Amino acid sequence: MSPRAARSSRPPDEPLAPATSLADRAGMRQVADRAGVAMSSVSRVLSGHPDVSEAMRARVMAAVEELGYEPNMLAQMLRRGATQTVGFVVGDISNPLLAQIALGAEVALREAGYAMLLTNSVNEANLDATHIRLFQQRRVDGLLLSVADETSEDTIATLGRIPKPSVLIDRDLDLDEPASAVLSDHQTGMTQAVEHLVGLGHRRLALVAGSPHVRPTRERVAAIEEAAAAHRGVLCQVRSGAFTETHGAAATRELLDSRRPPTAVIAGGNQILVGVLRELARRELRVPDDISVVTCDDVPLAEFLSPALATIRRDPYEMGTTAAQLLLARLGGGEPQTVTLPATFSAAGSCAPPRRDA
Amino acid sequence: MSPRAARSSRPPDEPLAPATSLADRAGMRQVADRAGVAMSSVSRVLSGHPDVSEAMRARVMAAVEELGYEPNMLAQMLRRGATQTVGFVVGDISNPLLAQIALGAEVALREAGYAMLLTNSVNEANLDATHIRLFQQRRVDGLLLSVADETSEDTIATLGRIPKPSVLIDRDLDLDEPASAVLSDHQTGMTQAVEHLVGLGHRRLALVAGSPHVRPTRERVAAIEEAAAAHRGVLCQVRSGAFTETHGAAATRELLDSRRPPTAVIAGGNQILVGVLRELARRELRVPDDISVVTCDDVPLAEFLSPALATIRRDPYEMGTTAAQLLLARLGGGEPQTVTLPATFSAAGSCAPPRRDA
DNA sequence: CACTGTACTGGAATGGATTCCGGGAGCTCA
DNA sequence: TGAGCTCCCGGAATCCATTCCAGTACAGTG
Repeated sequence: MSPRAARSSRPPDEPLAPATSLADRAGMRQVADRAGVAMSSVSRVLSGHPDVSEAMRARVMAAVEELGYEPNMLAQMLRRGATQTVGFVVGDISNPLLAQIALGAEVALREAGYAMLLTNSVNEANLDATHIRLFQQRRVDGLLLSVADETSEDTIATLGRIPKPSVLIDRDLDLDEPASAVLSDHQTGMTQAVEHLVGLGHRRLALVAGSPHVRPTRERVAAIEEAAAAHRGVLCQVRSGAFTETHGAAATRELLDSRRPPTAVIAGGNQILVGVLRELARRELRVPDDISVVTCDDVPLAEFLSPALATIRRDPYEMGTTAAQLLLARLGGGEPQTVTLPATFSAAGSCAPPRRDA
Repeated sequence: MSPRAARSSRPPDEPLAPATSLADRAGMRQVADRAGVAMSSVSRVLSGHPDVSEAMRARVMAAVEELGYEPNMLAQMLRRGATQTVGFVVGDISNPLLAQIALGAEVALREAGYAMLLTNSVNEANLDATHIRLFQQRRVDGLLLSVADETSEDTIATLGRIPKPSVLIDRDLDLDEPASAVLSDHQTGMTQAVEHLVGLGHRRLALVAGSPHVRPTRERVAAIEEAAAAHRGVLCQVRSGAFTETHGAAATRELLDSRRPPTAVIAGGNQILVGVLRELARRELRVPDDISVVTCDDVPLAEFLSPALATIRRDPYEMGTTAAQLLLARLGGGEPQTVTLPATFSAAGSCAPPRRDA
């Protein structure tokens, strides 16, 4: 410590354990006293303000070191009006797709100094709005939204009342203020799948889709219908419902019991896939001999199923990082943007020509 | 409004849009002014303090309604010293097991009024400590910990310096202050698996385990060795390593190339399983004819693999809710507790008697 | 009537840090 | 030597709600 330190109005007498490991943490006040300067000076040093002499910086840093001072983020948040926190409203983090998105987003946000709050709406539309309000109360700086129902008036109204930037993740809400969005090009992926199936000779396709209140379902439905219509004699049936195993199984049952059952079925989600496969197994139908199967979005072991599962795939981790980047851009003052990421079909053994007698 | 309202020092003149949807939110100060009372009274009404007259309550509530006032949680947090927030340090949320735990924990915490911050250590031990410090700075009320490395000095020291309650999730850290913990009874599950395999005739078992720096691995290794030792002539090889596909594949390769290759292999984690299966597929080994396979922890499609995968299973969602409950108990002033939840083996087609010539 | 409660209520300190503003010190240049 | 500047620094207001403390008014009681 320099001799000048003697100038201090309060000489550094008490040794004070460097890191007072207890709850009685030192505040900026204590630092200022110990260094014999004003709090404003401490603040300036710590925030890298230019109007600070080298001597001052040294004195303050020494005091900070000695006291093991760490700024109270709550006070900073209150004063600055920014929390360096973003909220992620997700339907269900246990869905691998969303978990990957969350991972990508969290990593990118953290590197930029933001923390991520997470809530699961458990696919209940009314919880979406509740959680958005909850985040608002906690004064998050921005939102990442993968809401369960785009049409919920409550959600839309609540969102409209929030002046914070938000990024929609494969969702399409009718908001007054435009929001950023990361979308998937379901159209292309689905079209490729249909072309592949039709190429194999299929004429009766089915899509067991999730809720029509979210963009992926609508896009997939629109895409399969359009793609089917492009071929003479190709029919397609669509069964929308919940993103659940139950719906997957029930819809499959209906389809197979219908007058002209499909020879190929596309599952519109992880849970749905489980339902579809379960129903097929129950009827002892073999894939792909009796029926071809395609699924949307990767599942961990899909490659080891025999036959391997054909998949309309996208990169959820990248969706997450992209969403984070869009949000950071807006937090930095940028304009809302929309980014569309690819979804592509990869063929596999679960697709084969239909049975002759089908 | 009652006639007495005329007493107000500042009559409610300006209509003021009920919900000023902009950023210029009304504070408690405005509410107090409009109601013609002191801020302390507003606070009392809002916090349900008993010393409040009916008239006062009505006046204040009216003003609150008119201004669309919502308390600023940041100010509350600062003043109260509690953030109603808990931090969850997780290795990798994209791991289905952890995602389920997170889901269970988040739902339970939210119902109790807590929000959950999430960070992914991406299985890097040094990030664990960093994230714990990060949460400390954000003044979380408690921590949920599924750290990547229990032996990290940095992690232990950092944790020791934090006076906040924490709950270990299937981890066993050497802390000064005892912490609550939710553990899995790997011992039982693993023993059951070994008994089953031995019963089928297997004499050479292998465990492709994850990092020995986390409890699940250590417990599983200890259990398999003990269970094997209980039978004459039953050998078991263990290959610990990272929780990655790469390690899974590499370890499997080593095992199969060894002098006396195992006739049954147990994969100690989701990623490891993928590596194991990939290596088996590469060698065109058939399950269970050429080799039996067991995995730890459920994976979504495991039931549809053919043959279906035998699994040492536990209920991750319940682990999450239990962890949340333990934390809430501590936040409510209770003592640290340890809860052990079951892990049980379910047999399936992937296990069969070994080949004669093995 | 004086006294003790009781039931509320207002004022001010508090929790920590940020930031605007004013002013002193020292230097330059006329 | 004095005006004008730059460079730094301290003081005080501010962010917003909580809570302790003191005090008022009114009812009840001896």
